[in-house]
Amino acid sequence: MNGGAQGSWGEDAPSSAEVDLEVIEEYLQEHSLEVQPAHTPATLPSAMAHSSVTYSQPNPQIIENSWSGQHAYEWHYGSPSEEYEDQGRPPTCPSPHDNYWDHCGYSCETTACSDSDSQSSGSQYQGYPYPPSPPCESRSRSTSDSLPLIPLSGKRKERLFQFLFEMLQTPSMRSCIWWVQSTSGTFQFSSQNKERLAQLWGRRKGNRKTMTYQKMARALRNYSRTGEIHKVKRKLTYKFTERTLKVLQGTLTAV
DNA sequence: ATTAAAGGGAACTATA
DNA sequence: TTATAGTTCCCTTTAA
Repeated sequence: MNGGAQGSWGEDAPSSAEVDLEVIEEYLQEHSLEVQPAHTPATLPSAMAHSSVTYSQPNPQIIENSWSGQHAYEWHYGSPSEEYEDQGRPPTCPSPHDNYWDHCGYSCETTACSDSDSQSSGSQYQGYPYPPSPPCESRSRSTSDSLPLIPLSGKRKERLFQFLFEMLQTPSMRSCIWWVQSTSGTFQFSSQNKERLAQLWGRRKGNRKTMTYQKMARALRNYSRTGEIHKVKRKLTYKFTERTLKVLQGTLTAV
């Protein structure tokens, strides 16, 4: 139905067939244990290592703080004037190699790198006629209080944007979510697998009912008020605000 | 006209 | 008890 519909910009990249939620969940659970306390680079190993993961850090502002810090939010504004030079790697086929979940059986290769939906083969990401980058008009609302972070006295529940960021660092999840332009924090959901990602989120949160993209998107919409993530005028595309991105990246580099 | 996606109000829940 | 951070429902709007 939708499929090629969006040929305009390769909306659905990897058509992961069956992303086994169970397995993914297991993985996430195991790792969340490590990831929580300190996002050590070791946690997202090959993910970053393999160049396949276009994880480019504009300027790894080592923020001395992980999510478990106290006030991880001493954001400073400093927009790396974004230029959408992109690399928004068309989430084409995630080479089954950079899939560091291989060991646990999960792999989205069902998606067979043949994924035809990469139709325009990435080119669409280059022209990426990015909308007049909504001047992330950071509302007057003191940016610092918009992200009340982790007074942490043990274990703070993971936030949705953290989860999404983590998924974005996970090669195996590229069939569900991918960077359109990591440097600017712009990412996109797969119209075919967005529900899977949502379910994963719901499970991780331990919700009673099944999480759906619609519900998850509702939470995402709240972020535009609080300033963590903004909607981009592109289907299923969102963008972390600069400060959120910095903190998020800080959790990876710091340590 | 149909449909997927977006948007948002409002009540509700879980947790700190 | 209160605030936060969603979650769940449901309805409207927009765009393709």
